[in-house]
Amino acid sequence: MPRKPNYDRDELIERARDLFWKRGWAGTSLKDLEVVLQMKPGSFYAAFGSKDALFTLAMEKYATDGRERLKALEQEHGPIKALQCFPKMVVENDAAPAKACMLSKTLLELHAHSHPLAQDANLHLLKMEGHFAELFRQAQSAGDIDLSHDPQVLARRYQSDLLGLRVSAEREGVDAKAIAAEIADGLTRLQ
Amino acid sequence: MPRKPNYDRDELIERARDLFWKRGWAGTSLKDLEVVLQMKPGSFYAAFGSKDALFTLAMEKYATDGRERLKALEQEHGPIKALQCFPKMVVENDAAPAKACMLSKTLLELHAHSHPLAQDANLHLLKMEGHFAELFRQAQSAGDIDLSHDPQVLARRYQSDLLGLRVSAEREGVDAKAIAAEIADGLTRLQ
DNA sequence: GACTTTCTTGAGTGATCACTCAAGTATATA
DNA sequence: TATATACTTGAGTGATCACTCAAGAAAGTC
Repeated sequence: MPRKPNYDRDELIERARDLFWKRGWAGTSLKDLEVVLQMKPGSFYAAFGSKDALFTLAMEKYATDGRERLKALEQEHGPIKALQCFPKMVVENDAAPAKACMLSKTLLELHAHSHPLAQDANLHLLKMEGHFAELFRQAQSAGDIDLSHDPQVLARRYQSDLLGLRVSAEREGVDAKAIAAEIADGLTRLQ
Repeated sequence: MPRKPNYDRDELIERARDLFWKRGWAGTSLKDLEVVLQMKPGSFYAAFGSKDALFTLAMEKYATDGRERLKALEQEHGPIKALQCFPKMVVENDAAPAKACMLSKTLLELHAHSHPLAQDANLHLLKMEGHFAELFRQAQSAGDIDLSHDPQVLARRYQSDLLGLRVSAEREGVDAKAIAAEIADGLTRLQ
């Protein structure tokens, strides 16, 4: 009986993610979204409820995509190589709307306002850190990293370095690829 | 003949810096500034011209303060110790409006809009990187770092790690002091 | 084709944005 | 004390913010 929407919801969320990722929360207006999503306000609010609700969906998509890219890297090259390649891959991805991490951008923008989206971002970062820790654990089992190291400590530092790298990559005149290579190289020194 | 303003301009800029640092550019409204600076719009615009102009002044004060803190650290403990203490100092400064770097926050928020303030932020970061490089050079002269390393490469990496640390410090549930200690410890491994 | 149900449209909502300006007030010199 | 010169005040500017809603259009069932 009813009429179907004439859009692909997932694709809309991806387009919103790219816009939010690039411009941030306050930097993206509903007018911007209307243009990119080709939607009038009425349809937008019927479909997503609010700007924040769509941002939440966009951030979820961002986070799961990141985890999947890491997983794919691990299945192709194994844990230690995945950890070594990931920084380089992130920095060299010219198709991405921004070099910096959407989660850290959101956190930095909204943390001072105690905005729920900042907490969401932190949770996604925590989850990612957990995946890094798991890869470090696997790398230890494979004998690529000495057992004396705590995988969670390594993951915490790795994520911090990655966030720094991605801020640096957002800058003009900084050789981010070189920094990515140094991070990768540092992992070989963990025995 | 004229009447003098009843405020200390430098102190107003400091208060504005703290607010901008914490809340970001878009996150700080003129109403917020009116409250914190105790100024009505007319006085505000007579004194500073625009929100952006005040932000520029605030960012300059932020940058020079950072450089002075680094210099003070160097004069008290010497170059290598200064580089080792700086991350810890930044992370442990509970009086600061935010843990994250105001320059990186500004860059991430405004880079996509090609806002002049994003370029300003990048220039300040470049200048700071130069100071780091100088300290690395001095540490080499003092024999604390092997001469095989390029000071500018070390500075680039150091700043990237520092930016990552400060993003991490902004998060809940992350032991930033531990990361700061690891960064400091890493410098001892440069011979 | 009639009817039901949902989607789409786009003008319009009050709130807030950065910013202006005319009027009033305080302080210096003459 | 009179006057000139700023500084301060705060209501008001148009623009834009996220969001609403009534009306019309499309797609499914009968």
